[in-house]
Amino acid sequence: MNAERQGRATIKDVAREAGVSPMTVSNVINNKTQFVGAAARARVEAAIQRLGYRRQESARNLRGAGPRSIGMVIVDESPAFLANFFTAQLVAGLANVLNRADWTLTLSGVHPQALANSGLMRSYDVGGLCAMVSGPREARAEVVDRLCGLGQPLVLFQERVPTDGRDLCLVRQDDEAGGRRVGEHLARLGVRSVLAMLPHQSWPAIENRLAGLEAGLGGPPAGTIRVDHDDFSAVQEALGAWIAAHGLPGAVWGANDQIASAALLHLLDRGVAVPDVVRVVGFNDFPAHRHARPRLTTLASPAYELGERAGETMLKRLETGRFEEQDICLPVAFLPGETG
Amino acid sequence: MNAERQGRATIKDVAREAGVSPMTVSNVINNKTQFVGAAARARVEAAIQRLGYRRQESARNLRGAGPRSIGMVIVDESPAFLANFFTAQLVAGLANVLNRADWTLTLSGVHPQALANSGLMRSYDVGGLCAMVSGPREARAEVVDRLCGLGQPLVLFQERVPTDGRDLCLVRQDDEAGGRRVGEHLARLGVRSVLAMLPHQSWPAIENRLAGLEAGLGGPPAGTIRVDHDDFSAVQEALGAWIAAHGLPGAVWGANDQIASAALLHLLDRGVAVPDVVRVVGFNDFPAHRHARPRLTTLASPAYELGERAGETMLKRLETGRFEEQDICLPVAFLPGETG
DNA sequence: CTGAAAGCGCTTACAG
DNA sequence: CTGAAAGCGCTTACAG
Repeated sequence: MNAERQGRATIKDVAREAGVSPMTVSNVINNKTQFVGAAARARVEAAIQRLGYRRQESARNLRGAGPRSIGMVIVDESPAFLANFFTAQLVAGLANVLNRADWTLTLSGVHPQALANSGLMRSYDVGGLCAMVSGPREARAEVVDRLCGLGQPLVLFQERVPTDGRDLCLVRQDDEAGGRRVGEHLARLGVRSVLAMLPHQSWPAIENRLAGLEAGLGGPPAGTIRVDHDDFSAVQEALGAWIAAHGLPGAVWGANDQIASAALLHLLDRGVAVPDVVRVVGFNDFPAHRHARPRLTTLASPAYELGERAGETMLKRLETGRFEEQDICLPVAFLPGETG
Repeated sequence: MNAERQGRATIKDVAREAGVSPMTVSNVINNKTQFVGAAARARVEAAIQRLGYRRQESARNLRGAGPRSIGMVIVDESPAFLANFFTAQLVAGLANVLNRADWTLTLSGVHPQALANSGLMRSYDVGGLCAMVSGPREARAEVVDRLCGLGQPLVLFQERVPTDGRDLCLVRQDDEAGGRRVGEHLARLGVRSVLAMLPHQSWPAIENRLAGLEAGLGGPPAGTIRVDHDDFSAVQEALGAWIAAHGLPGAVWGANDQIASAALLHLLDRGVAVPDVVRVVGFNDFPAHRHARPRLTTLASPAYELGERAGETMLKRLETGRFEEQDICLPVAFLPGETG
């Protein structure tokens, strides 16, 4: 028994202090006003103040309706699992919705290979789980199966997997429509050859953006290269190599703004006129890139809203016993800039 | 009783399945190998697998040593409380250290005015609390007092408050030394007039950076202006106005890289030679800014490490009953770029 | 409107 | 090495 718990007031202490039974205290803190007289209520509230009482959630959860916390697990190779602005916004939106409803968010980042032995697999401390999984398709599928196997309500961000008969909801942005928007935009401007630059890591969102681009262009892009999007100069070298082999494209599309920014600066460094000679378009607006000049033409991601929607749908699922919708898809907005 | 709990296997189910007593199951999952024979252990582990058993943390916490979760509360005006890269890195570092030790992170962002009525104040579900508080000095002091009043171990990020006799530990980076480094650097280069651009929101870290700058310069800067660091063009207008009134400074120092980047682009837009005519230096390296050209001269923040240190010191505190150190201060590194 | 009893799923403390 | 009993702090279900 450590010092903290020693000193902590319980419902019994409050009851004694207020001269009522523990049940009355419970009724007060649960706002069951119909069961408590005004006088008793006032005395209980005063006693709570005096003793600095805070309800112990563990005890409440044990007898009550289970843990009032939602887990958010980010499965990522990198320990800096919030370095991505998209993820950070999404987590904030989720946390805020939960907190507003008096729920809690349990956040963890886990390496794909560490998931099997993580605490999440061995212990049960949340009422539902949200997950954002990166990595190649097969690894992701394994992670998803493992999470489904937990037998808890699951919200998957930016994924497209079968939901039939599973206690599962997908929450994602419409990456395909966004890609199509880019393709149509470039096609309308008469751009003939488009170079698509994608991150090496295969992500469903990226594949969807590319599929949309092809649909919008009315055919595959002139070139598709994969780059390490975290390595600024690697992106530039890859672009340089492609241009050396194929000449300047009519447009470069970066599957995210990190790539597009790197490509843009590379073109400017070579003295290429943007957008007159080569257009540059990105994806997933990032405030830091918004400040660069010239302003990147890109698409705005509803990342924060994705988190909010996930929280709302999860809380409703916990209330009603099933997900009403199983595929929630939010639009992305075209953000015209000076580069495309 | 909802569907989830209905189906959930308990220690009793596992015991029955394995043909042992619940205590033996408890001993197995707690790795008390000295109390369990190899055969019993194997049968228990098999039963756990078969039933998909996961320990219920609420029950463990209730009888055991209390909740194995640490709260991280970010007190911020903005709902997008992880939009700041510094904060996001810090949270990731904290979460990883805790998870590695089989602890959990409970994350919340709360508006300063909403703290008093937040769930955190009414219920007890973490063993200790970490907090990052923004806002003006008086508001912050009130928040800190409130958090201290909870009677739980507290780690405060980027704060400098008295720790005497309080169950409190400060974890921060050496902003003053960083500021001094900038000042000395500019003084050594013979820069006469320095314009310091600070965010409107008063933050102890910012004040410390400014104090350090003055120490390094050997006197106050030629000018000090406050700007809304989230508003890119407001930063530029403020700089333009200052220059209109006072002429070009020898250097602009931005108290963070957001400000410095905006200032840099403003100067380049006016055709001012950087660093030949005006030098520009930032603070708190941000990967997105690292990609801009010319590369900003700035200081690298150990944000991720701050989170790690906080986690380590908190876990030790929970073990030993007191904080060994109460002021942990990590160095910032000078990152020479092309602008200063 | 108020309260005494039972129980949630574990762990602690102790007996064999 | 294994197990039966008691208890953590609440809430549920019921009696008055």
